[in-house]
Amino acid sequence: MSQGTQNKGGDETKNRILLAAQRLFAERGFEAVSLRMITTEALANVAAVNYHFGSKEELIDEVVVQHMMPVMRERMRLLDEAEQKFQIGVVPVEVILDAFMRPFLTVMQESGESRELFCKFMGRCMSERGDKLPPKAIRVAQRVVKRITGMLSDALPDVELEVLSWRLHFCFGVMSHTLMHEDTLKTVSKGVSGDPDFETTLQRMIDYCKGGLKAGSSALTPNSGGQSEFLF
Amino acid sequence: MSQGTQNKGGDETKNRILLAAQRLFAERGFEAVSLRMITTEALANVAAVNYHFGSKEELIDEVVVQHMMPVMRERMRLLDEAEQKFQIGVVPVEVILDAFMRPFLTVMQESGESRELFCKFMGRCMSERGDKLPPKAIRVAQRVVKRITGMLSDALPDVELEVLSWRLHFCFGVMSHTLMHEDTLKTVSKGVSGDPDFETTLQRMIDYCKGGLKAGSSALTPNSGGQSEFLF
DNA sequence: GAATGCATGAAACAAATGTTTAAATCAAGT
DNA sequence: ACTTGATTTAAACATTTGTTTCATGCATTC
Repeated sequence: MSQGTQNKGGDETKNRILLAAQRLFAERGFEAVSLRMITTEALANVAAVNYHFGSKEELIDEVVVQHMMPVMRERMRLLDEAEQKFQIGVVPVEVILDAFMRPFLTVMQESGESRELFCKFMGRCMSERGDKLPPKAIRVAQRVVKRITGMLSDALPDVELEVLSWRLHFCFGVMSHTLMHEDTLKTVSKGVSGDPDFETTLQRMIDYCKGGLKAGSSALTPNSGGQSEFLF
Repeated sequence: MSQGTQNKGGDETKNRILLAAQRLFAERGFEAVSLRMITTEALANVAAVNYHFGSKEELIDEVVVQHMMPVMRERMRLLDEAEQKFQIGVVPVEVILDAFMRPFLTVMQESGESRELFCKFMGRCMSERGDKLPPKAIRVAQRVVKRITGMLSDALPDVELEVLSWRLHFCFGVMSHTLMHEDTLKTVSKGVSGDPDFETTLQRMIDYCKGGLKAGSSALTPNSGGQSEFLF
């Protein structure tokens, strides 16, 4: 009774719409894609979107959640793993950052989707949807951010909490920008190895962010710390 | 004859449209703002946009160029200043970064526009318009990026050129994300000083990016270097 | 095999988009 | 005073937007 009892065959159309939507959102952005583009690409009727999802906005929410939740879960899993491994002493910064960033790679590989599309989509989730995420996703994201902030704070006791919050935010910026423009960025590399895989990109981001997080601050009026509103 | 001979009074309407457009673009993004919103806010007729600018796209270009060029010029000026000051020896990383980022602050103050609006607008220029800038702006931006890459390369001879290009790109990400979300970020600071001014934010970005640029890289397959396509 | 109920389809909806037209307005030049 | 030519205006343009309606299809259940 849950669903699919009286179904022509699973959620065939629904899934085709979700897939086409993700493809198009990645390429052109959420606002720029019309329902007609989506349904044409999905070989479905325009009304199908409102039937299955209620509205365009709800469709967007569902696509976003569908791709964001696995990333969040994987982050939590890796953070668990890290804390277990480093029960004695603190978890190193690069391990935390890895747990924060690698899930994009992992989930991408599992989903079997094209790397460029997946990256662009995730980048857009962060840059175009960062504020208006569905409540469910917001709560999960907040838990992750809170946890990462705490662990970073342990790993970097010398960095004030407020400064740390800002720096974590800068890490978001690095990730968001890199995901969005990974395709353009790859043209930077015309060397022997040709196309640096995402593992390389990942490592470069981690190196950079680690350096940024640990950086000495050129003394300025300090404030008491707070919790960032940003969630990715 | 150039323009304004037979003008009701300068480019009054044109300027009102430019101003309203910038305000709205900053708040809601380029795609989401309609010509009607702009002309309503500017107390002008819808046709005035196409009359003065040709099309919406050309209006966007003009607003972007109008705000971007002063930033580029100021960057060049500060880089000149830095090179003069450090004729003996290399220009330190933080000075280069300062020349790269401070112009946003400077131009903002000169323009007298609200900080939040100016930041958001600049952020959107980078995140939503990074690729489709008008050719004129592209050329100028390329010169700036090339120059900064060169100077950073001198200041950081240990960092491979390709890695450096990626890291400079990460700096773009930090800037873009911070500008876009400066208002949300400020809520992080609930300390005594209340609202950290942009000078503080600037210093935090510089510290972070400096740390990132200088970071040691955890050995990975190296490639030969290239030139980033990104311009801001 | 008729009835039930979910899923699809074609068509129409009002509203909003960027752009164009052609008449009106206005300041300056002769 | 009349012409000139740039500017502004209201109205209409054709498209496109998200959404809704209602008839149809089809599988399952009684």
